[in-house]
Amino acid sequence: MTDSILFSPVPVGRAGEEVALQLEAAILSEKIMPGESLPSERELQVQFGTGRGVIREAIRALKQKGLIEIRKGAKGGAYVKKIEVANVSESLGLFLKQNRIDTNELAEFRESIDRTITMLAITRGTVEQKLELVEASARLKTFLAEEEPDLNRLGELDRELNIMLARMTANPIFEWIMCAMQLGFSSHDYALYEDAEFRRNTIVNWCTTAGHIAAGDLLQALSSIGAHYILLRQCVAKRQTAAVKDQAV
Amino acid sequence: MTDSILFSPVPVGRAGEEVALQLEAAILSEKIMPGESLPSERELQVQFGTGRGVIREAIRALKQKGLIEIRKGAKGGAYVKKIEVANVSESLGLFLKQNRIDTNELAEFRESIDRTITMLAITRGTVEQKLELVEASARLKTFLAEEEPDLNRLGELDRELNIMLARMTANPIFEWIMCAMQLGFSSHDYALYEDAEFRRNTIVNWCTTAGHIAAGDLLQALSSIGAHYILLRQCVAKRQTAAVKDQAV
DNA sequence: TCTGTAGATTGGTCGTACCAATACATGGTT
DNA sequence: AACCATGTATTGGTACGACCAATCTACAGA
Repeated sequence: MTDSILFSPVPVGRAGEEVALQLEAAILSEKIMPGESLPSERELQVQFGTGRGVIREAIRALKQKGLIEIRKGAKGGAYVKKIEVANVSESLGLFLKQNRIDTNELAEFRESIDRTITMLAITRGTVEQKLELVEASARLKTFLAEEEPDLNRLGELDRELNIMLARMTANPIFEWIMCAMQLGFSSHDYALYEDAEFRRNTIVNWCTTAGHIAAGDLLQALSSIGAHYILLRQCVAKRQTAAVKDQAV
Repeated sequence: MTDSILFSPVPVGRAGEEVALQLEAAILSEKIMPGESLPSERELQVQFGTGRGVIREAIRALKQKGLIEIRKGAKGGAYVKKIEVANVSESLGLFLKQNRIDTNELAEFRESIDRTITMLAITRGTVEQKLELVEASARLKTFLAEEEPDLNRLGELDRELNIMLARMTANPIFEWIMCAMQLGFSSHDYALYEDAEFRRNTIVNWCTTAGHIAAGDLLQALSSIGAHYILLRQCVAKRQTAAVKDQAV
């Protein structure tokens, strides 16, 4: 980082915003590559011709965006890092939480994605991946016997299955989208699994789905996917009527 | 906001993080509803038993997340607001931008989404929306005659069309996914539009697509969508070979 | 009644000082 | 010569105090 005139001084008013924008631009345009670090706060302070507080707030914003990682001590500073899925997931999660997305709308979206993923997974998934999918779904069956299973653990496995399937598309975008959705909406899924019947049917359905995918049977796999979302919608409807009844009492 | 013991003082170390977490928790748990405002910085400073800089940085982080909006002056402060799509779109856009998605992978994803959106749009879009879609696509035609059209403007219209279509699904998730993709990849699209032939074919294809959607002709609409992505892939391939040739020279 | 001005409130900025963590060099010990 | 300990410089984290700028409110005057 030997930049003499990389950043231009900022006048007044929304200085913090300006600084953040300039730093972000420098990062995104790869003037500063991942792994490198921005100048120290005290140096930026003079480069921008502003107070240190302004710099700190800008840095904070970038950190929040997931663009940088901050280390203390000598050779510390703001290191540019690659954005992780977790960032977009958190953002998505907050959005979904505040906007109380209707479960049916979410199901609709997931179903459409799942169908595409299934098609691609059958076409492109390797034999090893398909085998792993079957094994992972088989592990779900251990939850069938238990009276009061660990729902967190179950949700975890379910999430892994979804992501595993998405990875088989050999297109990272599907994997990211799936990760984001899973992370952003895990709480909902857990709640559904409280229903023993839904739990049982879904687990069984996962296994048949995995089998069809491994066998390369596209049509039957899609049918299974459809069946999953029928189950899901039924369960949601059941819970909603139950909730209404609770409210009435 | 008459909270005497809402927030607890923080000791030392990562005070800023702690403050941000507590404030965020208060917002998400709806102790402070959208429209209300947090206490002033100076008051928070007292409640948390910390310096004002810490408060400001925490506030900044929340603002970045899109949880609050800041107003100056008397009766100013940090007002809780509903998170907008733009926030999650920006987050996803940054992520996509940094991960240099392969254009073909992106096209694959977009095509799958577009097909679903088209189906839903035909089923659920109102007559007015369909009419608007046709009109908007017709406006694209003005770019056909021009020798050196304003590519930014063209990209803008294209983006609007895509989002308009997504909105017709009556499912907000499709809308914000589309927004995010548009934001994250506008630069890509613009570059493609530099090719006059691609520009012409795409514009014409948009119009026929809109027509089929308005007419409720699902199969033909899907064919048009497919045609769009054939054009896109051809153009990408052409540019790539051209780039290779440039490199050789 | 209307208007404009003064004051109060609140975010935005600056500057300094100090603390805490970390990396690195220096020097002493084995 | 190799190794360990201690000191020192660098850098983020916090605090305090002051002032500016924008905004709202209320009061006084026309």
